[in-house]
Amino acid sequence: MARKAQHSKEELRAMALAAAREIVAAEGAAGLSTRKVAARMGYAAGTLYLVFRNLDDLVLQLNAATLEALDAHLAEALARLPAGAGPRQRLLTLAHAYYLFAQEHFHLWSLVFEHHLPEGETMPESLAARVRALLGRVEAELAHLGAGAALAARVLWSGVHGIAVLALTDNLAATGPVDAPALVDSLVNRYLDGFAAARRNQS
Amino acid sequence: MARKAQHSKEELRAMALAAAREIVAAEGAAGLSTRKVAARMGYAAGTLYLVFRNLDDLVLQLNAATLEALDAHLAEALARLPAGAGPRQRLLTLAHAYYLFAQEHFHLWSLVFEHHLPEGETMPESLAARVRALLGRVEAELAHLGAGAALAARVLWSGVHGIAVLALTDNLAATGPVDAPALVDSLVNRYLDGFAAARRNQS
DNA sequence: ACCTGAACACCGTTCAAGT
DNA sequence: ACCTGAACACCGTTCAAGT
Repeated sequence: MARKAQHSKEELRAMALAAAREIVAAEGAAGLSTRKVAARMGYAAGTLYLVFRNLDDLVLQLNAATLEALDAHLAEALARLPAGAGPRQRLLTLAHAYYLFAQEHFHLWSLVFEHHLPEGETMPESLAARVRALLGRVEAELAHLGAGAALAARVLWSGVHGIAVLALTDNLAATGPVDAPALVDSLVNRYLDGFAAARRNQS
Repeated sequence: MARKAQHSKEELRAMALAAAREIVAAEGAAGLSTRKVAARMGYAAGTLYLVFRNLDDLVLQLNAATLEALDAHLAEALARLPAGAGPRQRLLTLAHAYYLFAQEHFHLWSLVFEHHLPEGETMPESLAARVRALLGRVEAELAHLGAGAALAARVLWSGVHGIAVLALTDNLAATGPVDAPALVDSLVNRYLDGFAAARRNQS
């Protein structure tokens, strides 16, 4: 027994990530297993360990791919905007696109934030770079705030993320249905208003 | 074999929840198993199924207890405030207390939001009531906003939750360390400023 | 009535052995 | 060199059998 399909390591890696993505999208993180990924590839489970350190490593690489897809989704949303759109409209577009991606790819998106690194371990650079790219996208739209841009970008991104988490896990629907896009609008608009007012008061 | 400790069902339930809480606090959700919970109680794993429908049911009850502890934590923080404290100071206190609880009890708090219900299933009333209580706490401090209170409460709670999620899972530290309490302050203060400004413009 | 322990169908991971 | 399949130490859940 051996030699069956003869794929390169890079091909095996891509096949495994594609299989894992399909499983998570369909069944959620709980449905993911090395045995299922291997079966879907037509290989034995042990083969995965030629390409990944372990299942955690595979998940980390899947998460990097998910963030890459999210970044592309955000870029497309911005590209659809008229050229003259101001920072506020661009930020609202980013925020709504983020929520839409989270809703559309709920299980894959959840896995990014629910996969806890082992105590003390640090995020692999491949993933950290993806996070930086997303944060940079938001920060770029806040350049007019000057020194406050870094802070504001983190607050707004966190805020939209929190709305997505709580709305999509039914933790806001305690008293009737929730209009998540309305929450996103309120957050972005009021926060920007407040930032502008605070800066006016300073000068 | 049988009859060993002779605990009532209610005692078994409490023992199991206490054991599960210790395991999750120490090892995270990934370390939780029916076999470990049972061993810590001095019972066979099968006994758990006399008291819980399954592991999911146990987790749901643990999560309700966690939200109860969170609610008590918030109440204590408010109680330490001087009697004359205004809504803004009370909201800031709630927000910081929320973040502190999330940090202190990271694994238990994570489990509340990372435990996804099976497709289509609805949250048990015991848990839904706890979520309503927390949201009600925030909403009460926003009564001065009138009709906007429900919306503002959801935005602020989501926002603080998002900051906690991203900060505590290292998803904001992409470019250096993050001062989460400063993000919380900025969110609450700027959002409230913005809300006030928007209301001024209406009238 | 209460609880057990074995059984079943799953896991992640390793590694000698086969081609 | 590449890949397998068996092995090991785990899972959640059920249920006949023992006290």
